[in-house]
Amino acid sequence: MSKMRLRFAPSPTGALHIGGIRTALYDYLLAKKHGGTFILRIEDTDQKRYVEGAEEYIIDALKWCGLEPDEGPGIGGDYGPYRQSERREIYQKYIKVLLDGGHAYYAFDTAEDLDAMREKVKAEGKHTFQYDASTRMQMKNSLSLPENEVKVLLENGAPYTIRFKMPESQTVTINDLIREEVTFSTDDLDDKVLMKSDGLPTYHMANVVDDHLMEITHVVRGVEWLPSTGLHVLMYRAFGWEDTMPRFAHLPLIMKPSPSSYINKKTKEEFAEKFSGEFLRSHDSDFKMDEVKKIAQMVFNNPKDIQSQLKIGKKDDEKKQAVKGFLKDAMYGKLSKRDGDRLGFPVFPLSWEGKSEDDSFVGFKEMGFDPDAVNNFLVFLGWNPGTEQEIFSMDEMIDAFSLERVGKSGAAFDYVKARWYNQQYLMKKDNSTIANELDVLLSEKGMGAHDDFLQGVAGMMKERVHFMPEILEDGYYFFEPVKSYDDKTIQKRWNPERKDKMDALANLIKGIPSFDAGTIETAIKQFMEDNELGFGDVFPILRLAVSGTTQGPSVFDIMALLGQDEVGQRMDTAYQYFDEVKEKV
RNA sequence: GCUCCUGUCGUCUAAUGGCUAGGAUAACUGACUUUCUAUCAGUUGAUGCGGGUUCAAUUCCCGUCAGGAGUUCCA
Repeated sequence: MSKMRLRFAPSPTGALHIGGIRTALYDYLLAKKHGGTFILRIEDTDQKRYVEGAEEYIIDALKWCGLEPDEGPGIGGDYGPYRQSERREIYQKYIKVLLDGGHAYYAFDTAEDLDAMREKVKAEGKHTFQYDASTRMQMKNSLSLPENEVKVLLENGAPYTIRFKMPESQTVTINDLIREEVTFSTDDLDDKVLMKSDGLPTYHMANVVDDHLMEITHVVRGVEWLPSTGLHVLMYRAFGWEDTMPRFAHLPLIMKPSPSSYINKKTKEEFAEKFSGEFLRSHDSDFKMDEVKKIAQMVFNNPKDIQSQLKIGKKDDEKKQAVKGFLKDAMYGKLSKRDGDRLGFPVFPLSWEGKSEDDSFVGFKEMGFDPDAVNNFLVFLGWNPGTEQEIFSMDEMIDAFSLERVGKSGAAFDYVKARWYNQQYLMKKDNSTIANELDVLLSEKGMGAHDDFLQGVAGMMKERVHFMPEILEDGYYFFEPVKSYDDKTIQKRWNPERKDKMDALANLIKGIPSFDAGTIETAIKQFMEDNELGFGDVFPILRLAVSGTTQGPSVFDIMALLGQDEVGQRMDTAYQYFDEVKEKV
């Protein structure tokens, strides 16, 4: 078999969704595993949806994930150009092949004509209008119109599209690498537009031509393409390319998190509020917050039974139906860019600044995710190695990956698991590596610290957080004075009657000759024994004095790292504050 | 509506015509910790439903239900 060639072919219509990254990852893994080529192709045939900066975003995102293409725009390769908008002439040339072979025809129906036709058919109570063998002769095209009329239309520059002439009563069987045999009847397929009136091809045309010309051996894409694969196969056949047609592999979709994973007794109010607000923003009719919220509350009332609550009942009025329909769309189905905002997790690899706030998103990178962790998380969304190994380096993934082990059913995006992966990668990192990254984050805030100190912080904090930036948030007290103390604990633990003893303890700490964690611990424990103080009397106070919170790493480690002078100062400041708090009551 | 795809713990999934359906995550409990984490140990929890084939079905077949995707001069 010739060298494996796989392409990742996104559309530059905005930020690249995490599902796209997974597809790219699978393409990359497969290519690398078999010594093949990973190609990036930009499918920018829809100028209406083209978004400035999206192509750069795609390239940057792939780069961040470590999925760098071997061929692509700006990279080069022998099969360029890799931007479909730059391949116009190629498609023009190949559409002629189909036209000449009688596999395609000119259609002069305007978009308005088609809309009207759809309306009409719908009004007649039939389902959807389909442009196919049963209807094409009633439409305005080169099959239904007399030859001379077609000629005149073309000469006069009448706008036209070119449609595929779907054959009648054939079955098309595709052999999907993931789904095995899938069969379609051409009677269910329609005459798809191949060339638009602007002279640019639709996805189907560009895709088949480019995959053939670029000698793509394997097409890995989402299942949303499965229904049109029948058409694609017929096109390869019409072109006479069937013997070099790529193998297809249709990936399961990444789905929204299951509502049961985030709606519970505690959160149902919050989500009722949130979803209602969103509903109102997208429906500028006469809905009132109260009534919308009431419906949402009713639906969320039994978190285990949301799905059946969302079914439209016969008694439901129009408003109720609208709200239920909205909720269903918002809570079920494939993962969408909106879900990130709704549920508080990233859906894009990198942050994206769109024209509006609605079109701006925080990325995995900016949330503090490690790209290796993201890849590891993503590879498991739809694939598994069949072993019990959970953590995979890129090389291990390349080695272990195979399409045979890709599942068929959609996988729900699980943010909790994504966090777990990130923590695993964080804990695995060297303290010195983390220190370097912390240093960067600190300097962004105009702060800094010595490497040894940062390594110490890294060692103490890395297993207590899920993301690198959290080290600086949760452990801010390593870098600046305590900002706030946990007053509740002060109330409970600060006993003014024991003031002398606590002063003595502070003095003891200030006077410890060798200020390392072990010595500090021994000294304090000795002091507690001598003064008949329990753990509960001393440790919470020390923690509070040093860090303001009762949570965190060993208090002795914190002290040793901060140093004797700093700890002494913090104790003085804290004691003073503790007294004030106590007096207030 | 029509076409296609898919149904295993809450979630991601493994496995098999036959031992107690395995792992991970989450939840809960315990141990270790002054605390939070991490770690270790443990607990709870699944084959959508109905029928058929079979000595035996989660696995094969049929039906049904549910979910998803497609049905654009979008990709």
